[in-house]
Amino acid sequence: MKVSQKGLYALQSLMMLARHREQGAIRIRDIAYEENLPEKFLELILVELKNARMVESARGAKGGYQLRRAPEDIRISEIIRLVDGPLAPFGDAESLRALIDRDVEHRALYQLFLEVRDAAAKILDNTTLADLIAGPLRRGARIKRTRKRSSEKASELGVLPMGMRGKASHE
Amino acid sequence: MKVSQKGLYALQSLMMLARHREQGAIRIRDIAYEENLPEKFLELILVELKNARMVESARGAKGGYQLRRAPEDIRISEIIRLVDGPLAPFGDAESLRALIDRDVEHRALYQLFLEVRDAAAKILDNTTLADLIAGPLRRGARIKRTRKRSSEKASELGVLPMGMRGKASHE
DNA sequence: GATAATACCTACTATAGTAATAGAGATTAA
DNA sequence: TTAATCTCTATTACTATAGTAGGTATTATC
Repeated sequence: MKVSQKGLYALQSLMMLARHREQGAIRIRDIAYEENLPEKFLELILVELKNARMVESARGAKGGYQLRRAPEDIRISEIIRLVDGPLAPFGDAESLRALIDRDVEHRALYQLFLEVRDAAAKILDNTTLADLIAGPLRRGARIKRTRKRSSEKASELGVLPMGMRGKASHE
Repeated sequence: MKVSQKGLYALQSLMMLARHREQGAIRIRDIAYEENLPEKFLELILVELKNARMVESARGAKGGYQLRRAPEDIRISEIIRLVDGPLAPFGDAESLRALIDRDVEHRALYQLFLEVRDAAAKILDNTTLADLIAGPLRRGARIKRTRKRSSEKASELGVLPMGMRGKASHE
């Protein structure tokens, strides 16, 4: 796995959106300014994140971007896979498993690659956007909290899709 | 970290040289044939490995390549760093540590990257060429053996630089 | 309904990295 | 001397990376 500059920008933008979650839609320009990112490049990244249904956008005046899910439910592994591809250092988990089965000569090598992938996946699957924007915590504590709370928290916060803002409240 | 095709070829070549260690210098053509690698591309890779003092070459007829160190002493991390750069998913360990100190806003993110790097380094530092060419072992066993024997084994085998083959024996 | 603010879309550029291939030159064992 | 090697320099084709530019569509607000 290699995280590109673009991947870094995606992660930083999403962290920013997570921090400003209560403020509704945030303009591209504000994200770019606060995170110090090239605005036009960021545009392309946000479209990609939108197509992957990780954020949603509002067009026109007062438009902008916001997260579609609670930060507790967005794993860092998901973001990296989306922007920069598989976590494995070579190929992806599936093809590595196939090679381990078929290529007897190099089995040990591919197994090693898979070990590295699994180690990365373990860390990145168990860390969410919420973990990254929280204050500093001991590593053990962070991972434990994610595992415990990641699924259950979203339902507690009354998170609604953007189209329902305002409308749902008076129906 | 990303292992390129070139990195894979390097690893496969070195595993092959490790397997044929007792046979002295091996021709590029034979490595390419046995490992099914593009010969001219392999040439360039071997020069790189030679410049890094990981293998040594003999020119002219009966020439070829061989390892300069015992397979027990060649860590996979070293090979990957050589050919494909740092193990970290973004930047390198040093610059990540610097960012963790300086960039307060993104500290948690860089710390995460460093965790991933450390996990990969732990695996790849503790696996050697010897481990990869040995028969299948349980993972725990492999790592334990490497840790125990990596340094002490080289001195037991009478490993001599290539220039000394034959000569030293009758001096 | 006009206007300004915003996201959206298409195209383009520049640079570097990847994965080779080609061929002539230098060195050495036999 | 010669054949077998490694060595060196160039070149090619393709893809990825990291942006920039500018017009188009949509929407809140007045």
